[in-house]
Amino acid sequence: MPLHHSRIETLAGDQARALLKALAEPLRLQVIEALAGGERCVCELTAELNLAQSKLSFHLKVLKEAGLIEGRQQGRWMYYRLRPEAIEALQQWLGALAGQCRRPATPCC
Amino acid sequence: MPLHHSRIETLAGDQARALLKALAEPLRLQVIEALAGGERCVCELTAELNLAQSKLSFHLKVLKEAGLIEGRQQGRWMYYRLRPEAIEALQQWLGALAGQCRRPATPCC
DNA sequence: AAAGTAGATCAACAATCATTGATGCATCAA
DNA sequence: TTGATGCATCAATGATTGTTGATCTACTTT
Repeated sequence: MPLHHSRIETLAGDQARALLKALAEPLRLQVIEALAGGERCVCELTAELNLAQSKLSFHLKVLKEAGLIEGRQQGRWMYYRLRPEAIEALQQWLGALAGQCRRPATPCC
Repeated sequence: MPLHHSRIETLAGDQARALLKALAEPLRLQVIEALAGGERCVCELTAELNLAQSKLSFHLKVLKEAGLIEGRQQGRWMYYRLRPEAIEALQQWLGALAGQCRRPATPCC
């Protein structure tokens, strides 16, 4: 089941990892931060981040496949925006991690 | 300023990226998930995840340097636990991302 | 229809990152 | 003090990932 159709509660480890991996790259993170301010068209992003076109296109694809962004075509231009559901799902998944972790170890071996 | 000393509110993009990158690796994520249940000693982790010792050690180091886990030595053994502050900081940073992103694009070009 | 533009895709290359097996260091037991 | 154990570190190798420049497709303008 692709992330696009999953409910927030059901985010699995593998899906979380895909999101983390997509975010954990400097350029992609810049793109995400740019999109955090609202939808942008590719030509704006290219100019703003001073990127080679194919480079940006590559990273947008990675982000899209991870479910972090989505695009819409308008005439000759592509606009991309964040998918806040994805980010919220990840946030929630992180929350579940931090819950139990203060339990002390049982002495091993 | 290392993450260990920063307050939650001041998590910068670069610090967030370091956390994301450390989490975005299958084995490290398994380790994190194991530690989410509480502190564990290395020998337990090795057995549980069925890993070569040097491999686990390598990934523990990455996680520690990112500030996601911390270890304590007890006699001959090392115990590791999650640092929930790091996870909460990341959670919060994600929250800031999702806030504004629904603003529509101003038509470009 | 022709030429121009935005963006996606591809193949070759470069760089980053994980794995492996060996070695080193500290602690503990005898 | 000697031998054994737990873990960290290192150098060499292998696997993934990002970059670059070229090409392709689709849309738009004239």
